[in-house]
Amino acid sequence: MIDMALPYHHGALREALVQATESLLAERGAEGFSLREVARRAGVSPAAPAYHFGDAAGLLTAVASSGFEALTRALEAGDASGGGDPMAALRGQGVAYVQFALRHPGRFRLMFRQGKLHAEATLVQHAGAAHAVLARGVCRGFGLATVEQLGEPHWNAVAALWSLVHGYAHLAIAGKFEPYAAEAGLEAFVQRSLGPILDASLRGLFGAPGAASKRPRRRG
Amino acid sequence: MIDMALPYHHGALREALVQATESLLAERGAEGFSLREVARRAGVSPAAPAYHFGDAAGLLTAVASSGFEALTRALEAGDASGGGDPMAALRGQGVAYVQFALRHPGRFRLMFRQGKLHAEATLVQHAGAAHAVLARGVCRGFGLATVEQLGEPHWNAVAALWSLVHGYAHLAIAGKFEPYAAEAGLEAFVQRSLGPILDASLRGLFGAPGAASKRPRRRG
DNA sequence: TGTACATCAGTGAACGCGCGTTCACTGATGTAC
DNA sequence: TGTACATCAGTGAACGCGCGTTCACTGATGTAC
Repeated sequence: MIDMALPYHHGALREALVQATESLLAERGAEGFSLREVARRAGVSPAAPAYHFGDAAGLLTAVASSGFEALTRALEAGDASGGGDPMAALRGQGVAYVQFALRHPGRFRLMFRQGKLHAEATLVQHAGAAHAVLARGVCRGFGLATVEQLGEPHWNAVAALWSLVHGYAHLAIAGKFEPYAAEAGLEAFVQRSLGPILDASLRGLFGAPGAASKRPRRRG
Repeated sequence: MIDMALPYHHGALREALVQATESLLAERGAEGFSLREVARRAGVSPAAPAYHFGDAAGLLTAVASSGFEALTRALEAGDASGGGDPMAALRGQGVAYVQFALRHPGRFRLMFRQGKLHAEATLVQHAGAAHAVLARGVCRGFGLATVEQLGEPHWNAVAALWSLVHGYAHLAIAGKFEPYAAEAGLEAFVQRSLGPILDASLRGLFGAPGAASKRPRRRG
């Protein structure tokens, strides 16, 4: 029996609201978000989100949290693309980080906008997981076995690499690199510049001049 | 003659509104900004800002614009602190950039939130001036005389340094470095880590191992 | 030095808007017997 | 297999709010003669 009317029970509204939020963030950024607009896009009453998420911050927190999960997977894939070479693995992570930000700019920004999120345990945990992927990569870069062996200079390297890709991503999203890439476009600029930049940074941080001297991979 | 009543004419309302906006941004960030709150803080009617700035974006643009002017001055001072050594000068710029962001987090974020600003000529110009200070520093780092001589690898170095300090500043403001600095506090972490990080990056970018090997300065 | 008038720099009340959240409710689904 | 009942998953109207902007206005200041 075919029922053309919308069913009273959506079935997977929670997931649909998260999706609608992500598409809204993609279109209008974190500033353009509103609970009512998300409900509208999901074809549901403005009160519905409250049932699943409590309030607006609850929904945003869920989205940010799943964003960190996705980022963690992307970083792991980037790391694996290094094929066992620690420097290539770190380069792969860096490329993956920037790509994630460029593909999901709204979500990426949201993930670092602490004021709009609840400090939930799962959010902290998923953010920590992403960070741990980088920390392990730096570990291997220094030839250390476990993260517990990381000392101050190693944490500086973590902070440096994170800062580099985070800043690069932010500036790229904000359009600040467009003057550099006027003719070829932003994507082409990123493709050409990110690899060499990461390699130079890795060289400076890990000191081994040969370690990162392999030809940088370029990934789409 | 002493008149206790507020004068009808403020006298320097334009400047006062900019000041009020900056203090509001400092307290609540760019999210917490509203035209009415700024007017309230300046002790003036909600319609007053429109006279000087047209609309909310106009006021924010003026604040961002003056922010870039202040950043330019800070970068120039940081550059001069290098005492003629190109690598020390670039390090000084980097430290100045991060310090500016840490001291004026709300304003700093606003300056890169293109969606809330008018694309006025003066804003573009002041932002360009700040960028030019860095470009000149990189110029000197490569031993080039003029910015016109900068080619792709040099612009990559500009992008890399900018990304590094921009990301570092953002992450520090967002509290992401606090785990690294649990006992000593964020300021102490920045003081200890930023210099070495900048030096490592400069080493990687400019290749000359001795060039940035001077003991990093630490500035309050 | 005085006066008329234009311009400047604000006032304050009002507008319509979209927002997040609440509330009593209801339709659908699952479960116990 | 049927029935009673609890629970789940939403509805939709209403609330009060702060917001940006407008408008006709007015008080202060500057200028011409």
